[in-house]
Amino acid sequence: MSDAAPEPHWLTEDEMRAWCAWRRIFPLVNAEIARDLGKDSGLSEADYDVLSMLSQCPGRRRRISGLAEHLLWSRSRLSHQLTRMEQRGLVRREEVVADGRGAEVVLTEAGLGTIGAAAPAHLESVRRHLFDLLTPAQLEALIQLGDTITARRADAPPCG
Amino acid sequence: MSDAAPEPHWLTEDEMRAWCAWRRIFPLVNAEIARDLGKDSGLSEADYDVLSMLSQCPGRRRRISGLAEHLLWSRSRLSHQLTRMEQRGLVRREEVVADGRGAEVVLTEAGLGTIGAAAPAHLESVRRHLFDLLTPAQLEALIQLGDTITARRADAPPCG
DNA sequence: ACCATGTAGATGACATGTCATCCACGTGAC
DNA sequence: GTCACGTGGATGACATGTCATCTACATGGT
Repeated sequence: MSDAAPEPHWLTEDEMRAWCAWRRIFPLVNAEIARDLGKDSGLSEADYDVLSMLSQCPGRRRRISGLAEHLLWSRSRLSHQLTRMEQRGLVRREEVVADGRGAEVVLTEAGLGTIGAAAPAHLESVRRHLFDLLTPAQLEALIQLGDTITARRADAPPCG
Repeated sequence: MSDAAPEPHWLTEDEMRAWCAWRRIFPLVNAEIARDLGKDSGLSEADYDVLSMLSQCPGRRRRISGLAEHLLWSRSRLSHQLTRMEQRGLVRREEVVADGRGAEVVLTEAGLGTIGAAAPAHLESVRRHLFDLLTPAQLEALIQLGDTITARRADAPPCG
């Protein structure tokens, strides 16, 4: 048969390089930061995200599904994660009176202490593996990339 | 005690925004692309990466640890991945005569057909979820970010 | 030849994420 | 009231990744 398949719309040279950058740099940098975090504080990035979010919430508590949305996680993922963190005493679940279905997560004292102790080294690690490498223009470019890509999503939650 | 802990070196406003962008956009875009890929072709991104690499190798075969390095994967991860892919008939392992320890992966005919069938839709998906959103300047910025961040790594393998 | 050490790869236990499903409760039409 | 349906959350089965470990072979010093 005369292979009528249309030639796929290949990537340009630049797009190919950008694609490779995209696929490489995030896992690379994140793996380094995650390794530091685990070594310094015994926390995973997921742990840190949850603790960090909660520590900034009024009352250091939040509705579970609100937290999931904010983190862009599935409810299932968060539920599993909270179960593990609860077993380590970092957070606690509490029922909510207003809505018999709902529940909140609360940061425990231990959890608060943990995130407080972990933050400085983590910040330093983020600087060392990412921001120290970037020029101000590149920092700005990264922000713009973020804005552009999240712009489609009407409900993109704020930073946190 | 008089809390002599030095105030951690917090992120600036811009750095915070850049950090949020960093943490959000990659998982976000990749999840979309991965979902498309799975739906269109029944492949995971890991599957696609391996098939894509192999299809570009001379003889469509490669030493396993060379492939792992190139993908920036651990040998263990690749070994598990190849086991699964071998069970699906996408690749085949072969012993290597020159080195009794080593082994090669070979892309099977089925694997070649699979990657060929998957590529067009995948390319289209990558365009739709990423490149169509970016201006030429942003594309360039992404390339530069990649160069900057991988520059430290002397042995950063080429694109692929 | 012999032994210590290094490299290639496989493997098993375990951590984490996904999906489908389940249960309990809320909400609105009737 | 009650019945259908939506929502919040938990859970179990399963896919994938990590680390530690194991085997087999290679290599270099003696």
